[in-house]
Amino acid sequence: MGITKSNLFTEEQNDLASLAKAFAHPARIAIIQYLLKAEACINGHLVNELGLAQATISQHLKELKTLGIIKGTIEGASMSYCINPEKWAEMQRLLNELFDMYKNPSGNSCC
Amino acid sequence: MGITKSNLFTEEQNDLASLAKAFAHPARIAIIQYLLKAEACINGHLVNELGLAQATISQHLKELKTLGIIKGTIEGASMSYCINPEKWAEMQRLLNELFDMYKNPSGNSCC
DNA sequence: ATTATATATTGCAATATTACGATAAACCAA
DNA sequence: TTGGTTTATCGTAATATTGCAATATATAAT
Repeated sequence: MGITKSNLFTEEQNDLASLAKAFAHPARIAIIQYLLKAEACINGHLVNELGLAQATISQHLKELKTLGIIKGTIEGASMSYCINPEKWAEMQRLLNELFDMYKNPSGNSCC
Repeated sequence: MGITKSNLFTEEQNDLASLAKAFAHPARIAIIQYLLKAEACINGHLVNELGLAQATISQHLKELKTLGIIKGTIEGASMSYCINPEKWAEMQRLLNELFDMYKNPSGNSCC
């Protein structure tokens, strides 16, 4: 089918899965890393940086923006994108919450 | 096209994207959360837990296993799956490395 | 006004993912 | 051996994602 049965899962599980999709493509990882490093962050730089077409990068930026991970403001004719600190912190919290659920199996290792 | 241009990105970026795909579906999140909580961890329990067909769950388990996030051993007629501690720690490290790249923009907030 | 530059959107083709029924394989019990 | 249980795999259908050319839109410069 190709359609995810979201109704079977909790809102938290669906949300986390959506956010993880931001990281689930190397271009988006690269975009995020660039924005994390950059002082200024103008869209056009990304087209030169990555080897993808302008339309493709614009599409990835839109996805990240829709998820709330980045935000952009108009800077004359170009766009200025940057990380959204609040969402960034939320993602870190949600993921570390998951990571911290793991307790090392002291006696009862099942495999 | 639908094909990711992996050659444009670093190995680290491609690896991180692959690992993030493990989290990019609510069923896999649910499976991971179940294994994190469970003492014993038998495949069949998951079919009762989630509302998906057995074949579908088996497929998600295979993906997680291929990524190295879980490992399974044969337990009689059934399978015993659990989190792979090494990979789990690696994922946490890689993601926190990314999260920690963010420095709050003191003076030069661009948007 | 015209041209150049920068980004977004549209339309489309190709590949990937999700889901499940049917079936196979492997084990256990009687 | 036969039948029941459990998990994996195959085949297939439907939806999602990726990528880009073409085009639209908006600002800046001359």
